[in-house]
Amino acid sequence: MENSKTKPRAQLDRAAWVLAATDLLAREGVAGLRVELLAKHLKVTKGSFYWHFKDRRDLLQAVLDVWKEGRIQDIVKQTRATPGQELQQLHHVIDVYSASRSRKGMMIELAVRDWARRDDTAAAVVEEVDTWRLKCARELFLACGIPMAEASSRSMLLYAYVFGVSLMFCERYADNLAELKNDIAGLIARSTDTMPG
Amino acid sequence: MENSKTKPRAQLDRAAWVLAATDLLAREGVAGLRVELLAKHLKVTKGSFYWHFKDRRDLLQAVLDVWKEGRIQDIVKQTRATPGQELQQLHHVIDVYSASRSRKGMMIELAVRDWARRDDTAAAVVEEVDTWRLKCARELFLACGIPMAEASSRSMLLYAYVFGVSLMFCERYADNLAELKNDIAGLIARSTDTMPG
DNA sequence: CGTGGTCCATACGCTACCGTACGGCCCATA
DNA sequence: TATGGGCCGTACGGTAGCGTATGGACCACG
Repeated sequence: MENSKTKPRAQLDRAAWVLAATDLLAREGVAGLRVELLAKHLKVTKGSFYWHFKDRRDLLQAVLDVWKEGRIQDIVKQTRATPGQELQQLHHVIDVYSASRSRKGMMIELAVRDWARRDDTAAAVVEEVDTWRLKCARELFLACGIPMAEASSRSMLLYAYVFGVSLMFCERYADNLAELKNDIAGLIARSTDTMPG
Repeated sequence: MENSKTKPRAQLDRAAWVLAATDLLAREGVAGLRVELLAKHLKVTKGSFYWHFKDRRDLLQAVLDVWKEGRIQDIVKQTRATPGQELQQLHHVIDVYSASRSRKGMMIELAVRDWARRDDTAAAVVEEVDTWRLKCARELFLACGIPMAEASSRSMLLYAYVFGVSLMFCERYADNLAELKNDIAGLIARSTDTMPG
């Protein structure tokens, strides 16, 4: 029988380690992403870890690579050109990052960015991801009829906002948080949907 | 002779420790703010540290308190009502936080905010500081004739932007970064200075 | 049945860090 | 000069983490 699904000894591979590591990274940050702690969390010892990875740096690099690919694929998928829907796509991008639509994803995002402040390798990855996202957002703004310079400015504002707002504890500042965030989204994408005056 | 200035044995007090600790916090983050490392940086041993502080938590709390008071005093000073200058004050606030006008201050800010993501005490401090800053910015917008709801939205957008942009590596995205940031500032404070259409 | 390869456990040395105990130096004051 | 307190150095035990060495369990395959 091909019981290759029931209990193939439940062995861990690199992907499983990276997955768990990313989870731990989101909760504890890079400094808290320690080998033995991660192993304990996976119900194994570090003997397993050092079989799959050369050292801790090897794991961190793998986490970084997987994160990078995932983020790039995500943004190109979310902003794939669907003529006439560009404005809704912009609001969708803002909504996806904002709020707790993907709390875990944002925790990872913030952990990686904090990591990147003191690690050049992480910084390069963040820069590459940002480049893709800014490019995709800019094209959406352009499709909405916004001129080039302003499209760049708004794209930067958009991402700076979604990351910055996740650093604040805005759950306690407004009773109607959803409405406030919707207003902000309107400010960022304004004059594409609402005509002033 | 009262040579109380030349070399009063150069003894350290709590304030000196907190100052150096804040500096280390900016460079290494909370996790990197370690007692023995800090002592070595101050050319003393931890024997001195444990004289001035009960333990590491005591130091961290002191760092937090000093930072909180400083930020609150700063924001009230920068936004003190000067009728007719509110718009310029808003741009000034954006400019002060943005860019490398105060790189070290922003490094501290980001370190504290990352710290606050996993520590309730730090989170409470950040929340209190944010409350002051949002309140001050909102009043400036109100003085510019912006209605209440939008003043709140813009204030939130303003601070989310300045923190978020410092998480990005925007030095490499635009050749004319100053102009881009100026455009963004215009987007945030728009219709108070430029009339659409 | 033996053998080699895959995956993991155990044990070890090393370093960094925390907090404490204790002793010593310097200075003021009686 | 003695003495006590403020400030710091030294030494210690304890924990946590990294990376290595080594052995063992398990499976595939000859």
